[in-house]
Amino acid sequence: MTTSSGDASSGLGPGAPGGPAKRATILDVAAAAGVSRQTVTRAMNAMPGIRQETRERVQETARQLGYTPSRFAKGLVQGARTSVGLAIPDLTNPYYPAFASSVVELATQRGWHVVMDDYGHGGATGVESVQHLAPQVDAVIGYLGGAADEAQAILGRRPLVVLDQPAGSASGGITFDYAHAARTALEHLQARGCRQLAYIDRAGTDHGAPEPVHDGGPRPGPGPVQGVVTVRGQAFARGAAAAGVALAVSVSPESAAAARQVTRRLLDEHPGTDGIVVFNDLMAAGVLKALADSGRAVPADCAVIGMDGIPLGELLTPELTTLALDLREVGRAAVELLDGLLTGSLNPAGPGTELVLRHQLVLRQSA
Amino acid sequence: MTTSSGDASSGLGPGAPGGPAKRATILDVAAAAGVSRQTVTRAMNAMPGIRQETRERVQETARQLGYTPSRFAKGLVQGARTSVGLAIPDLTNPYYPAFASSVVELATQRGWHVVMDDYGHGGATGVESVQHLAPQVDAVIGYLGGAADEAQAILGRRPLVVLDQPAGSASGGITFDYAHAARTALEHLQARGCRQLAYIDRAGTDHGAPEPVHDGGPRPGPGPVQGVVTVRGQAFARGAAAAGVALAVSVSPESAAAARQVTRRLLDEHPGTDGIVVFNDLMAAGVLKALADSGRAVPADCAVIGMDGIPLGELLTPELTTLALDLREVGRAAVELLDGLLTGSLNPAGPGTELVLRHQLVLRQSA
DNA sequence: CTGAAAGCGCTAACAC
DNA sequence: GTGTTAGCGCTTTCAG
Repeated sequence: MTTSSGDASSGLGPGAPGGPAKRATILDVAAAAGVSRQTVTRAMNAMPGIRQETRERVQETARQLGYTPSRFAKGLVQGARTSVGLAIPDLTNPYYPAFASSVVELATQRGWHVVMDDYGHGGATGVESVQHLAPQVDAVIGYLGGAADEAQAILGRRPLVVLDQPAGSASGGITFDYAHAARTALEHLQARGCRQLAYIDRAGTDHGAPEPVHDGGPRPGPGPVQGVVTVRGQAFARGAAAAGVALAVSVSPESAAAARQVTRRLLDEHPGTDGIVVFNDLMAAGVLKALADSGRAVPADCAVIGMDGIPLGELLTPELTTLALDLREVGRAAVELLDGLLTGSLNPAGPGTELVLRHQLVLRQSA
Repeated sequence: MTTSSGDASSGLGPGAPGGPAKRATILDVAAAAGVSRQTVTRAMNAMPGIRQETRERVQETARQLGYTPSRFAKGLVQGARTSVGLAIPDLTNPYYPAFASSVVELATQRGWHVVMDDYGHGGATGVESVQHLAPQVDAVIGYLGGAADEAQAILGRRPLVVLDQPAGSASGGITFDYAHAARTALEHLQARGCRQLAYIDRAGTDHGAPEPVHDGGPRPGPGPVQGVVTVRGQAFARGAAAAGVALAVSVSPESAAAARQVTRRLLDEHPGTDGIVVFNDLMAAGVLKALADSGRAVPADCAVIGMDGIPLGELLTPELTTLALDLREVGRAAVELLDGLLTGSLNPAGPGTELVLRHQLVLRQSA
């Protein structure tokens, strides 16, 4: 009666334990309840035109059979809800969940589903993440760290909104005005009277494989490194040059513990350092620790400015002065951009699809 | 606030800019390339039995048309990848992303997709989250905060793994041995010589609607409160009673800032408090702040023990002693449980589907 | 190597 | 009220 099945597992009753029973279809329910499949549909979807009694009987039958409508069949015939992929390098870095939270909230408001891929842990890249997401989603928002073109190619006509990297051929992009951020931080530090400034950058190219930097250079460790790779790092290097101030640049893996170590070495080599800007707040937490380790008072002996503006900063001691992004705003910008792309009010890579957001200096205790 | 485009975008042709073109189907590509739809399938999926030249021509045509295979049609015919829903109350609380990160990683390893729902922000409940997720997933893992039965009913035969709550009729569940945690913490504090202990609980029932505890009451704040609502709170109350020690219980909304305030009041009313256990690490951060505000040294004047073991604890000053859960382990447990349920090696609500995990006291500086 | 059939499970139209 | 007829877009047979 049902589909011809040669498999051994198919002859089992629906309640048979020991294996995930082959999913019941709408026809199974219809047969069991002695009605047509259409009636089952009406009963399951609370549609009108069906007697209450029939409805309940069908629902009961469905429950017993463990019937669940196939989301594929349903989607196929109804043109289902849009689902957007969210590619995130590392949920473990508080910056990203703060952003993701905002995206999920706003997407949910629009009735979208969010398929999350935290691709960093397996050592995957942004492109691989998009590849993984692609068959399942109608659009992607992501911190891909380069390769926007390749990602857009995978997605075809489906919108892609990339963050913190050049949009390239992506449908839309959100970047941050690091030149402005650098200027703001550097000026503030100078106004405070800081004279020996340092910047701690993140190792590895932006979100790419976190390969350590140097190309065979003799000095992999701290100290003024030429090979600043991140966009942020470059902005700070340029900003310092423009302002005519020296800036000792160190490079550290993206974690508080690593930043703490790197800062220790930095302080050994440049004991007079009295102002440090850090790649992000998480690493700044490590910097604060290192400063405390060395017996320095913050900000009296050395001021510290982080970047991101995550809630963590307020919990540190001293509380962290930081170049803050309103992460909920960033999420909103990304979702609204995508919304425009999806509804057609915005053209892919057209005007209005590249937003530039600015950091705001939030003064707390550390600088 | 930008998206109020009038509905002027509907009648446009497929190539017309300004509207999301009606999606090209496989037949469009076949027609345009002058082949049959089967050949298109072969070209798109890198299947054998097609000439290289034909393949490239078809792929090019597809690219031009912006053709993307419908994931529904594909899923319908192929029985696509399993996708699991992840219901999370609040990504903003560092506990959850740490857990989510682990789940996403392990799910991805298995080729699963993860649909994330961060349901807390909209003021939704766990059940609503499951309702939202249900049409899109084959299983759910979640911190639902009660109503496991209702959620399981929505899911039908699809597996549901609930965390930190009684499994009820859910397919599987992971709970934590709070009695053990309470005993451990209380013993440690007593061994340190703490005599006036306090516990700060989270306001509201477990993950239910985070109803604020009473606004107009004369004494919303600290003081020994009878109405301990959370499972953790009860465990601590019982543990203290069993050990014959007094425990001042306060209740605070789940944030560092709120905990800071509540702690201030607690210290006003019980100035001799010399040991505090806190509902979670995030709130413990606020407690630490309050203690510093009051000029107390930690742990000399008052010891503090948090709960969760999130990385944040190490960044605080002093570093937080905590009842730690290995969040990656919790994630692994949840995913493996689900895997067993999905493959049929485990029976829903059968033996082995209810795990109890224990906290481990991680001694750092605060106690 | 390529094409023509036959469904996958469901719901939107229409009959009855 | 309920059943019947068509497809949704795709991949699997199976023929040419």
